[in-house]
Amino acid sequence: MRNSRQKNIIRQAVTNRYDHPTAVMIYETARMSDPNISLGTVYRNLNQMVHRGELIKINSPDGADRFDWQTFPHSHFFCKACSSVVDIKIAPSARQIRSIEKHYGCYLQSIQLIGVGYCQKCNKNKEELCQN
Amino acid sequence: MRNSRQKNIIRQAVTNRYDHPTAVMIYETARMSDPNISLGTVYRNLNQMVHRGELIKINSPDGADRFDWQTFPHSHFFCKACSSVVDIKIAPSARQIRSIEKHYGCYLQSIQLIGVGYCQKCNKNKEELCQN
DNA sequence: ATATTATTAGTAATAGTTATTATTATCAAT
DNA sequence: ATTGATAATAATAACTATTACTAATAATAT
Repeated sequence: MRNSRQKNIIRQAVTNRYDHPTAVMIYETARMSDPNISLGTVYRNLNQMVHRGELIKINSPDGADRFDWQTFPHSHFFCKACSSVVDIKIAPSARQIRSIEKHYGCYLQSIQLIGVGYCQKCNKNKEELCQN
Repeated sequence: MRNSRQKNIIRQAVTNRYDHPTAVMIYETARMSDPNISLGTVYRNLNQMVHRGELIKINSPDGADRFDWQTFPHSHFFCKACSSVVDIKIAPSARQIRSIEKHYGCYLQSIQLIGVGYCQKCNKNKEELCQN
């Protein structure tokens, strides 16, 4: 693994934010530091960071994957109205995980809770904001 | 909502199987009854059924969404080696859900546990089957 | 300094899904 | 049974997210 200017820019762009950005969002941010940076480079580095355990990739119900530098076990909530992703500070316990592994004979690499609905803000203004 | 030949074929193709098929898998099955059925029709009807609560759409970590006619609350496990999806018969309790809603001020439409790892079969033959 | 080789930009290609459009099929009311 | 209104369809194009390819560039060990 080599250090490159682009890699550092991407790492900076994804860290220090709590909005669970998509690859494109990180690309937009990175372009402010380097207008010639390539989207492919962003994807490549993000996936490399995921592979190395620096980031978590969150599979979103609406389109693009999200990236999260907070790697400790926690869960996520997706708002159907504003597409925001918020952290939920609960996670299955080690005992629960071991119980599932034992019962199903599988090896559980990761496990997380995924919630879908309306966030605090959108829930409040639900009638005017969306039809469902 | 009208009844169509195609709609019935698609409903048949997705019900009575436990392997959480993708839209394309359902398309292949449906084509055995009607070789002229369109993939768009499959997508349209599956989404309609999801909207009406007949099906659940499961967002898979590897590519295509999966569909599940078992609508009662349960969770899913994805095998990284063979891409199989197996049901995990646990789900967050109503009390847990209400606690999250209260704490975050959100409305939780659905919540599920997503596990990723190696299923019983692949875990056993892990060394010969896959590189990670 | 130079050689090695990971990394990059740019672009093409792929996968999954949705939108469009002209045509066909369903169903309720005659 | 026939009609009329319109939901649903097949076929295809379009779109979005992501990966693959390739020649050029740049980081690191020696």
